Amino acid sequence: MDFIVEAARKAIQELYGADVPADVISLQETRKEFEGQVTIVVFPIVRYSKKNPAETAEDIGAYLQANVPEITAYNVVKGFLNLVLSTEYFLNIFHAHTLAASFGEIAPNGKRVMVEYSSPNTNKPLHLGHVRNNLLGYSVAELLKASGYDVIKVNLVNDRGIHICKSMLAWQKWGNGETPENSGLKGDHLVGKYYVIFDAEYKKEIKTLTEAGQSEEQAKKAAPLIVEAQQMLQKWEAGDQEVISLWEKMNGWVYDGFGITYANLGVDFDRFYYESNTYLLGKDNIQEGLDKGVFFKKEDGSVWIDLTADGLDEKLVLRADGTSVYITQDIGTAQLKQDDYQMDESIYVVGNEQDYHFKVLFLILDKLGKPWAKGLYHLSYGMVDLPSGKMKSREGTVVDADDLIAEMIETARQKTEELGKTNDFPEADKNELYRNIGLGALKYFLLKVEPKKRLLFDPNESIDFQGHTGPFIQYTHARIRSLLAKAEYQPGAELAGIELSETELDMLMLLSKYPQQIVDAAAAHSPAVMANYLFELAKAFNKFYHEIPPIVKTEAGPQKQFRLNICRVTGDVLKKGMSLLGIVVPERM
RNA sequence: GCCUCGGUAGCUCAGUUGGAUAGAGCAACGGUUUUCUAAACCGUGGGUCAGGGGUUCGAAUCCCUUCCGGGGUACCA
Repeated sequence: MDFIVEAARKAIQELYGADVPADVISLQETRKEFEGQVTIVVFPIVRYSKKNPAETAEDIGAYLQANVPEITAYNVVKGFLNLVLSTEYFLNIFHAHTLAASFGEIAPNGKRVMVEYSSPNTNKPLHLGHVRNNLLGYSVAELLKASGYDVIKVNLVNDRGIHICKSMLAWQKWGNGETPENSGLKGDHLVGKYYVIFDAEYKKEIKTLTEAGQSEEQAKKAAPLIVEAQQMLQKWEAGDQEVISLWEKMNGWVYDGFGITYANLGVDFDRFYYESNTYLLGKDNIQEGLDKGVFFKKEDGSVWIDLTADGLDEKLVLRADGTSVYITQDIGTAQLKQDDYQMDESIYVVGNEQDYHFKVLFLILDKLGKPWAKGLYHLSYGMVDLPSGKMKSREGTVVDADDLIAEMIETARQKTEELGKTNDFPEADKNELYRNIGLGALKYFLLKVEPKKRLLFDPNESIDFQGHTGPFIQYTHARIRSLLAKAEYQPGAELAGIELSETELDMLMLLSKYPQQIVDAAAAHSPAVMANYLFELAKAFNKFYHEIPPIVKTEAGPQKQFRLNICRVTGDVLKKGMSLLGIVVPERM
């Protein structure tokens, strides 16, 4: 639409003798209730024309109609100049761009970006909050890839620490040699079970101690179980063979379990980092910061950074005993990742509870003089809440990822069979279809919401399959594929003699927006942008589908071919767009 | 207390660099199938954009302020 901006500037130049910057010409889509497709808001121009808005709009409208062939008519409503573009203009774009095989492909931009997501703890299975993280991370990575980046997906696994030792200790004490094999339990669930047992036993001990007269705080520190877990952690850090091999065994179970969940969610990674390898990193950077005068040492030997000038607080970066805190490792790990991949940008997909942490981390790296610090971005997303509030694993109010996936697939099976649409499908196809629909509903439900907003999930209300949902878009795609097959669609197009209905024009305009939607969604780190666009497109298509006479029975000719082309491109865009959300669209459903 | 993110229809959510009478879906009610898949389409009702003030020709959008909710503010991660 740049040509309209340029033409309008020229109009102002010739009519009023003013050379205005491009941003004075504010274009927007014409609202449905008025005639035209593009609207110029004339208010900002009035100061140059020295006339009232209506007269200014009239002047410019007349000029544009006379001098720009694509503009065939105009009308003025208040301060808005609505422009009517020619049918040929839209058809030309459709033929030259939208119909091309390369439509929606964006050239590489030569930049590399890392997306770190998932980053689970290895002491319990994944829940709905992790699902949101995984889907967001995966989708943002796909969107960046599609918009021209070289993308590296990374998973930084939190595989060590006191929480891991808790599961290990409980298993050692009460496990009786239980394994995934002999219990039939998925590995991550088995380990999670012992984490819960630890917590229950620990609480009992605290209760006993407080009843014996100790304060809550004392009891929490003195309980034999926690003491033992801490000893185990020390042994782990010392490389104790027995502890290490138990740790390896149990983490192995968890990885097997996570692998299944990841495969079910359809997410993947190019590189795994493990905190057991990175937790000692960062101390060099602390020294570097001391040398540069960015950090300072207190009398007790602890190292701090003063961020009060930036509106934050003083922040500890190394304990008095010389051991690391969370941010110490993160400084070191950021350096490691940068050394490994030399990326231009690095995105951390982490919940908004860590907003402050990342603000501090990025600020520190910047103060350390890391040139790549500007490219760091915290993709902060809101928590998934239940109607009762936050999910709490200790209170058993978590929505388990594996359970939820299974339920969604089961619901998809029931709904599909009620509709009786798959009676003639082979069994294997049915199962694949139910998976795709169930996961499509789940993924779309989670991704259509703007990441930074918190998300409400009611386990008692099943996720919809109708309306603004994944299955709606999947259905639209399946219907298109079926239609193209019945019509024996062949590529090819003619420009001449085509008439455009209002809905067809809507389709052309919507379709042409697709490449820009990829870029916008990637730049905003927001799969929701893409999700909402695809819904709008599918909705418009269904309207189009209902309005036109049955294509299959229409006689051959340019108009029929034109409509089939709309179908084909819409199907392609829905398929490609949904794949950027990690959603598979079926050929039939 | 301080910092930060939210608050839009009964519910779940869109709303672009500030633009026209704030839009969808669900739920409710009514209609559409001898026509390519009715997981669809068409229609009806439903709003103090949390409240107040300000900037502007124009504010859901920007600024100030109050209220409500989430998160953070650890020598936890």
